[in-house]
Amino acid sequence: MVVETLSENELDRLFQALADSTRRDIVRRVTLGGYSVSGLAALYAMSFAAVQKHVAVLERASLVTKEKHGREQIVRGNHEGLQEARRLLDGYEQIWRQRADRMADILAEG
Amino acid sequence: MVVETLSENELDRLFQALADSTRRDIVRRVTLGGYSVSGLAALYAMSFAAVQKHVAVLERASLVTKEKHGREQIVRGNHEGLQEARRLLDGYEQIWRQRADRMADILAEG
DNA sequence: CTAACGTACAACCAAATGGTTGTAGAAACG
DNA sequence: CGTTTCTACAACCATTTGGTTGTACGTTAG
Repeated sequence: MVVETLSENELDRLFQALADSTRRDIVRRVTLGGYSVSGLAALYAMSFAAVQKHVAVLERASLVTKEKHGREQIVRGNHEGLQEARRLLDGYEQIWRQRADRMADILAEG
Repeated sequence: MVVETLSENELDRLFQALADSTRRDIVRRVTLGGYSVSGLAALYAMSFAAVQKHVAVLERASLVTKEKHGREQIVRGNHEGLQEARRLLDGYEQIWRQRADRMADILAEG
């Protein structure tokens, strides 16, 4: 498995992209199956251009990919992006665990 | 264990809070051990007030807690907040897995 | 060919963000 | 006591964000 660590800027974009409920909903939907941009746009109470921008944000964050298919652009979930986010949070979790372990050691010594 | 699901707004705040490298660094540091606000401020090339705002953002996102101790305010990592974020991403992961399983089924049927 | 559809992108706007400086209060120190 | 330290918060500023409308262009349908 290729484990490339993301730059801080890439992480910024990743979490920034997830920090909007419409975009999280898009991620959920396109992970289950491909949607055209206009297909997505039909789902939300906002303009086509607004949804288009949300998709662009997700694409820049590597959470989603677009694939041209005729005159449509099919949006699909990108597993890699999500895994990166999970990986970072798992890292925090480990830091926490190590800290808890040290606490236990200290209590045991005391 | 108390598993309360966060509202969309709370998730917005959570991921928004993680979408800044300074704040991610603060989370890492205060998870390893408590820091006063000025102790944190000393670590970054920005004003005390700026760091104070970052801590406030993290606090509103439940990623960090503050505890008054004399004239200092000790900042500590809040495990619950991080777990919520991980939980959501794990949810996406499961959606992906289910999709992959269905794909495998379809291929097997074919 | 012409009309409709799907997309891209620019221009604009209000609100939020990330930073600054300055002021003020509460706690500790000499 | 007076002074320093730590914190909080307001006011301000530039940039980004999330939305809008309008225009333009390639692709499909009739």
